[in-house]
This record gives sequence, C-alpha cells and structure tokens, in this order.
Amino acid sequence: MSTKNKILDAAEDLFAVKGFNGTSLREITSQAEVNLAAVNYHFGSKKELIKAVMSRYMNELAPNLEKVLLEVCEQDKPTLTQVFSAFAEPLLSLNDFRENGTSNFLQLLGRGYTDSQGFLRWFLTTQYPNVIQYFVDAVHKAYPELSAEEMFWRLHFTMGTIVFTMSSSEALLDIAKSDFNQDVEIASLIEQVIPYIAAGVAAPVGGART
Amino acid sequence: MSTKNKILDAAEDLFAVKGFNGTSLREITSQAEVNLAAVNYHFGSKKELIKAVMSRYMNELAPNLEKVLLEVCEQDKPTLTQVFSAFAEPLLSLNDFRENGTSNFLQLLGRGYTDSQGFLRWFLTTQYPNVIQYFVDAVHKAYPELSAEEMFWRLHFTMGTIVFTMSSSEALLDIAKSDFNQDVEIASLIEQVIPYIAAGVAAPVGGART
DNA sequence: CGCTATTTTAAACGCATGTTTAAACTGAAC
DNA sequence: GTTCAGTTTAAACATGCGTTTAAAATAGCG
Repeated sequence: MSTKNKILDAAEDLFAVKGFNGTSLREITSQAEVNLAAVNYHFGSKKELIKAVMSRYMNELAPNLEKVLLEVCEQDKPTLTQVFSAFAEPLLSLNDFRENGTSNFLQLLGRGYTDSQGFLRWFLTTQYPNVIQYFVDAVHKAYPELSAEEMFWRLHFTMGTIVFTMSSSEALLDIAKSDFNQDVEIASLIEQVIPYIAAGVAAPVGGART
Repeated sequence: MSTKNKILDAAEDLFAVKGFNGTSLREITSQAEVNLAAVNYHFGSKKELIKAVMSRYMNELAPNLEKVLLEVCEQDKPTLTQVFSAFAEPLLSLNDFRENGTSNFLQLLGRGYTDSQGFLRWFLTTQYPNVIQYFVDAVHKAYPELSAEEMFWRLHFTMGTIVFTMSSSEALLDIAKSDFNQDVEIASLIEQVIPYIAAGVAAPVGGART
C-alpha cells in the first residue's frame, strides 16, 4: 500500500469521527504509520488532503448517482419515494469500495457542511453539478407543483436530515442498541429515513395542515 | 454591563457563526473588550463558558417549552402540526430575550451537536429532560401508532433537519436571497420547516409508499 | 556500479491556542 | 485613610498546530 493511500485511509477514518478541524495531521500520520511531513509532500496541505479524501468518494459515487437519477427521470411519473430510494444502492455500494464506506462518506459529508465554513459545499456544487441538477429534475418531475423556492428549502431540509443523522450516526446507533436492543445497520437506517424525507418533501404546499 | 455578560454576549455571537472549536478566547475577549484572562477568572475554562452560554438560553426557553407542550398534550387529539407549531412561539420569543436570539440559539444548538463530540447532547438531555419527555408524550398522543423505535428515529431525523438548517441558515438565507430575491426571515424559515417535519414524522409506518 | 530523481526522515520554525501567574487597580467598610 | 476582598491587567507559560527544511535513504535506469 502506497504512502499516499495509507494517508488517505487514515485521514478518512479520523475525519469521519472527529471532523476536519478536530483531526490533526499528527494523528493522521501516526495512525497511517508514515512520517508527519508526508502529508505536505504528497498533498501540499491539509486542505488539499481533505479535498482528496472527498474526491476519492465522489469520483466513485457521482457516475452511479447520475445514472440512477437519470433512470428515475425517464419514467412517466416517478414517485418521490422512488427518487430518494434511487440513492440507496449507489450509497450502499460504497461498502464494496471501502470498509464502512457508506457510513464514512455520509459522515464526511455531514462534517464538511458544518466544519470549515462551507468550503466543502462550494467544492461539491462546483465539482459535481450534474448530480445536483439531475436530482432537482427528478424531484420536479415527481412533484411539479413544488415551486423553485419551496424545492430549494425542502431539499436543504432533506440534506440536513441525512447529513445530521449520519454525522451523529455512531452515537445514535449506540443509543438505539441500548434502548431497544435493536442492532441497526446503516442500510436499515437508510430505509428508515426514506419514508421520512419522501413525506417531508411531499408535504402539501401553502400552509395546508397534516 | 458586567464583564461576565459582555463575555457571554460576545461568545454567543462568535460561537453561533464559527462554532465552539472555531472560536478562540482571544476573539471573544477582544470583541467583548475585556481582558483575555477574564474568561478563566469568571468561568474557569472555555468549556464552562460554552455551558454558560447554552444555559442562559435553556433556562429561558425550557419553562416556556414545557408549558406549551403540556398544553398541546391536554387536547383530546392533537395534530403533529400543532405539536411542532408549539415550538414556534417560545423560540421566536427569544428575539425579545436577545437580539437575534432565535437564530443564535438554533445555530448554537446545531454547533453543539456536531462540534465537540456530543458533550452538548449529554448536557441537554441530562439537564433538561422534561422538555424531551413532554415532547415525546405530545408526539405519541398525536400519532399513537408510531412505535418507540420509529419515534426515536423520526425525532432524531427532525432534530437533524432543524439543527442543520439553522446552523447553516446564514449561508442558506444568502443563497435564497440571491437566487429568488427572497428576503427570508428566521420566522418564515420556521414556518417553512413545520409542514416538512410534520409530514415526515406523520409518514405511514411499515414501508407504505408516498 | 554510478548517477539521478523520488521519497522518507528528524528536526525545527513560526504561530495560535487555553491557561496561569503575580502585580496593579478598584471600591466599599471600618 | 487604611484595609482588604474582588476584579482587572500584562506578561508569560506550556502545548499543539500546519508547514518547511535539509539531510538521509531508496528506487529506477543507463
């Protein structure tokens, strides 16, 4: 295993648990069993390392997401549940890509949105605009009555649901286990959240009551 | 204005925007126009200062939340929208308590859940258990078919929606403004999110489709 | 082998952090 | 006016950070 990959693997695990700001290069290089200076030699800076960790996942994930979202769009009248369910398979296949890949990636996504004042949001929206565009298209086809403004807010609510749940998923899975003897996997967590967000995005517009 | 309050005010504003880890004591004391050592003199440590900032809000908010949640529970058959709408007034009244009180508090809540590895979650659940209990009771009365496990997950999804939205609300409000010329206040953001989370929690159980 | 380019290494640099110290100041009580 | 607890202050402390340096080790190639 190359030094570069050893660093990427260690950085990914630590970033997921402790956040970007909360993880030092010394922790990373120590866990990776490489020299401290190796990060700056191979990646240039900590910021570039963060980008590299995220890119490794996004380059794997983006084509798959674009594919399934386009497929959903091809249907006459997709349901919102279909739209959100489309994410499940590409996300879960990250577990073949790397151990705990799904969970790690979603946690990283969560960290990136709250750590480091949104530079990751800029990174994702500029580097992978198609994923977002196809997703918006799919939601629009499933629920055309939703105005652009309402769509904007509901998609960010959804982002929040996912990102927060996943970034605190370790703690939550522990609580669930001790309270309900319920040994939840990340896969079943994804299944749990789909009806929630589908119903949320599907909520009637304009002050109607549930 | 006492030194203690000057520190609390400055810390609150900075914590909300830059997070707990992202704000240094020097920034706080500089903005508060007090000496650096004043924080450790009056509060003991940075961690205790964080607790003090949160306590100031929770001590104001908790009695009001408990009151409105108990009121909702007294109804024969409250709706989920009523349950979640009950939060609006106590939260918005924080604006009378302090300038930008509502927004600041919700942002702090969001920061606390992702920064500092969940010590704030422990703090809130142990210090203010009644609020959580009354809330769970209210949701249960509104939707008794929801099992304890499903309730657990959906309430955390809801927490995620709120907390994430609010912790990135500054960025989101800016984007909304530039994209839609839509000058959104925190109050209307709360109104937007209520139907979303009410519908999410109200989603049918057991794999039914929307 | 001998040369070169790449990689690894230990050490240091400069800087920012939370905290502590001890002296200076303040304001009421006697 | 003196005393003394409470408060403020400037300075230093110890530590950890990301980054840089320059020498040592390694690997690839003619």
